[in-house]
Amino acid sequence: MFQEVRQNRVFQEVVAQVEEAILQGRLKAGNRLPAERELVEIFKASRGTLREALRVLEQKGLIDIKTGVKGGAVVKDLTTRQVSESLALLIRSQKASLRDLAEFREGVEGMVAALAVERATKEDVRQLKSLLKEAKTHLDAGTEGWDAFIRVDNQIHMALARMARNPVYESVMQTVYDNIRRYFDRFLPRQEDILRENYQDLCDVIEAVEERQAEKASTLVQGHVSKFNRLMEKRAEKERGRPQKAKGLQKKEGVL
Amino acid sequence: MFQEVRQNRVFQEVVAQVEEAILQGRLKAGNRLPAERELVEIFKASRGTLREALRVLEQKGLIDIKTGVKGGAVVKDLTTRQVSESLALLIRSQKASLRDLAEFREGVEGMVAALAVERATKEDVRQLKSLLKEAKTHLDAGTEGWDAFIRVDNQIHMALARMARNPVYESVMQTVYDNIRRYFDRFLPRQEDILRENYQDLCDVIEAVEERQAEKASTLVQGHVSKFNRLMEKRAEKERGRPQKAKGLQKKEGVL
DNA sequence: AACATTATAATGGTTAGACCATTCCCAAAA
DNA sequence: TTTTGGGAATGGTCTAACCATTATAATGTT
Repeated sequence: MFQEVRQNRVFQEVVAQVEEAILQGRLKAGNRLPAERELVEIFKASRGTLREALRVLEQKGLIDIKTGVKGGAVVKDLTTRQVSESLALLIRSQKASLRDLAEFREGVEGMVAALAVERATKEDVRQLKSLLKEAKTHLDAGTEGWDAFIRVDNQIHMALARMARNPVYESVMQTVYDNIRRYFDRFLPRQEDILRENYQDLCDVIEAVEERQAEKASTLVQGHVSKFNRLMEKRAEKERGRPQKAKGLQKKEGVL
Repeated sequence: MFQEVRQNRVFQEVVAQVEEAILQGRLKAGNRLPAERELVEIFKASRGTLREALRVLEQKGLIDIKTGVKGGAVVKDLTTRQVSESLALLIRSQKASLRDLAEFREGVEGMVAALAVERATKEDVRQLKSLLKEAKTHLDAGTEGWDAFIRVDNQIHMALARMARNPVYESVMQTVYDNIRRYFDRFLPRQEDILRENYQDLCDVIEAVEERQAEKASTLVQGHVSKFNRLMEKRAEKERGRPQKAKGLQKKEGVL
């Protein structure tokens, strides 16, 4: 229900501000950050703390640091960065949209389903059915169970990824899910008719897995994901048409 | 040809040693690292430097840090980690093999090819042909041009990814390539007959793109990648049969 | 004048020691 | 038995200094 609140350490605040400036484009690729000793005065933090923040930004692939005069921290270009370190950066910098992520997910899940059909054991199928049963329970529990249903729905998708017996697919899918939940959670459809349709889709998919019909499972999953994506996009569009209130005013004192 | 050498900073050495211990399994999930003030004595580095190292490890998702007595840095479980932060971790911890990575690549490139066919402009096709021409030049230059040919080959694959017009696919493919080059470069086939066959494959693929045959392009690319993967695996197997000399003896003084 | 060498200053990298903030645990008090 | 309050271990932050690297300017050499 709620997100854990983590006590913000000073260096995290610094990281957040610089990151925000970069993602908003106030700091562009090639721009140099002020020298450490200047940042100390700007942020009113000690040099050690500042340096911890710079380490994090460096590790995130947002800046490069060089020594010597004319050295310092320069903002890296997104294409230069180890982007896939986290899809989150792509999304937050708006270089990847919900549509992009959804298209990718559709493709990956299709392949995962085909592999899962080939490699799932009987025990795996039993597990899938058990999850399906759990989903049904939540579904019949009414409004209260919807979020639980969505969780189990995700678990089923991830279970299929495990059954593909390829950790690369598994971790890629996990990342995609994390990012969808993180950035697009508010677009998740929460209506009984839609959830019931979702459930029926899952039943069909698992049946195809049990019958070892790779092609069919793949197609079904793609359809399922695709339908889901269209719904989310529709909601996203609605929000764009009626945008939320701005969260705060832009600072007027330069990028930092 | 060569890797850029970066002057090792002290905190990087600390990061490297702890990371190595974790990836080798000498430090397991749940294990607690010594307190900062103890690490200072172990590594003979200042606390500030140590803390920079801990920041990096934290950002990499390798450790969690808590305050208070019984707090400290705890090694996280791989499944808990934001694994896809970098496939490198998966590979280095041997939770993903060359085969896994190759299988994933095959699937992704197949989808990329299909999308590229749908979305490539005439200018894109021109660019592909230009790259093809460059590849041919390097190929005809003899042994010296082989590495250059392999580079252009990669460029063609990445160009297709760009033409798919989806930054998620693009960055995922970039990551896959980075990791193949980083960990499996020595298995890349470097023989004239193989490279020429590669070249012919690429010609066929680009022809399919020009003719807007998505299905055909997809199949061709998958075949191309698959063939390539089989070659690499054969080489990897040969190495396993005749393993390299051990690089050094295990330290005897505990995990750190 | 052209080139090589050296000094200077700006920048990140490292160290040392102190104090603050959080948390667990146990002993004393109710 | 429960509550309360300290003590100690641990991470978080700060200050102030010095070291290492590098671009540029000043100086010397041919």
